[in-house]
Amino acid sequence: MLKKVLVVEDLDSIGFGIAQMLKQQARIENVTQSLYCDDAYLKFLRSEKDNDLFDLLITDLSFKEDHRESKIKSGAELIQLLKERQPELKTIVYSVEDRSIKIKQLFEDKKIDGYVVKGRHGLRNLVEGISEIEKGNTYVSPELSGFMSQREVFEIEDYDLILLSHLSSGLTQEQIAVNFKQKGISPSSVSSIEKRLNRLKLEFKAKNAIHLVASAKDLGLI
Amino acid sequence: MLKKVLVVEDLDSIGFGIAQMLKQQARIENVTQSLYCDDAYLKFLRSEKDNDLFDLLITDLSFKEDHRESKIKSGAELIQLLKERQPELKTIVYSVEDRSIKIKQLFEDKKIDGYVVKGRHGLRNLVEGISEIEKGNTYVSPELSGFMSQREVFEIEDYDLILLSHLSSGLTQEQIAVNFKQKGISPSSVSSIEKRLNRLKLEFKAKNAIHLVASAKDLGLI
DNA sequence: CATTTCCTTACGGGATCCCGTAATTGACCT
DNA sequence: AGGTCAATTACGGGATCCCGTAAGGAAATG
Repeated sequence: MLKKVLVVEDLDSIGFGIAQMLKQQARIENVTQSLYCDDAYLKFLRSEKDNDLFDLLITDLSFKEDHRESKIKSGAELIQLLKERQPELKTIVYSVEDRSIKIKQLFEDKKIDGYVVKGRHGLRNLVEGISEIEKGNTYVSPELSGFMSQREVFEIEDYDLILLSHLSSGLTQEQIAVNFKQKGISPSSVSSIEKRLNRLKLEFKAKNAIHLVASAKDLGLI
Repeated sequence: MLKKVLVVEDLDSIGFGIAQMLKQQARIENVTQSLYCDDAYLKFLRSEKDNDLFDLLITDLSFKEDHRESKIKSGAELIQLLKERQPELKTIVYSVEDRSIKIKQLFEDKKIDGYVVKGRHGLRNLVEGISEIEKGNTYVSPELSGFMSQREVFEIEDYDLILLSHLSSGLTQEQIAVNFKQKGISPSSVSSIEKRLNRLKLEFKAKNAIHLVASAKDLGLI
């Protein structure tokens, strides 16, 4: 039975909605909210000290930067840190991210127990997920459960995103190649970069690089 | 006094959070939620029919597409439609969009009454905004109020916007020149187009055309 | 009318992109 | 070793962009 829950989410409207829903629908009274990952970490440390550990972590992945300087920048990092200290902590990620590659990585690398996509029925799915996890199962939102099993159709990898964002900040393909070599990102030759851009242009039906970057921006990829 | 409120937001966690907050903090009992703009429009028509109009509309700007086909794609369109039928309807936009140009346009073109940025204190600001609007004032989130007053430095003409948007949709300078000649837009030679692009690149400190278009998109110009 | 000034257009050369082909590498299997 | 396959890299030619210079034309000025 999950009794004590930590909710980490920068948009207060969402955090508040989750907390209210947990109390009303999942009969969970003990809900702690954090707007920052760093703050969540402190609250976690406090729970260790008080010997009153959390049963469940619900966290977003990305957090807006603001005036406060933050050490922990993403939900993934937070999960990493907390699981190092309390490996059996149940974890649900609640995010708009819906690329199955990303989500698979979280299950594999971070050993999360559930993934719920923020969407029209995110809250309902979240409640479902909690009850599955109480039974000892894992959970993914229904809109994804189909994709999770099938191997990648066409997925945009981090490599593509880095490439696109370098392009969008004005680097030439030559400069990107140099940059990749420095950072040890492979493939790094101009030729391979061109080839990858071609694939992306095909995929997005873009007429040229400008069009490609513009489309990527419209889609919110970069 | 605002008594009857329509909340339009595709993420149920946010919509639910708003509704709960309105009931608890703003003592507004009559809150209607919609996950789709089309659905919101129907509920609005119903309110006309029942002669029980809404006092306040709170809406997001962007909505995820899903299996349901939708006629109204954005919050801006929804506002347009509702205000045509009920011009005095108070309106607050609640979105992650934080580019002041975009927001100014909403105040000018759509005559909205308030703009609240989804953020760490979005809900708190929303409650503040409602109370300001009840007093007959307009409202913008504090993180933006500084930027809203300052005038845009560099004037960008319609010509530039058309040029940039053609570029962003993948036309070559050659094709744009042809297009301009057809439409009777002057200057229309490739040479002049290049020159104008140079000015823009200087202005935006862009290294090349890709960078320029990406920046323009970031600023919300196109 | 002559001159100046500004705007538009024209042209050319070098950089970069675009796209196809071919060579090189490396992993895996027999 | 040899062979196959996929991924990476290399190269070349044509298109497009980039940037400077200069010619042409219209309006403004004296």
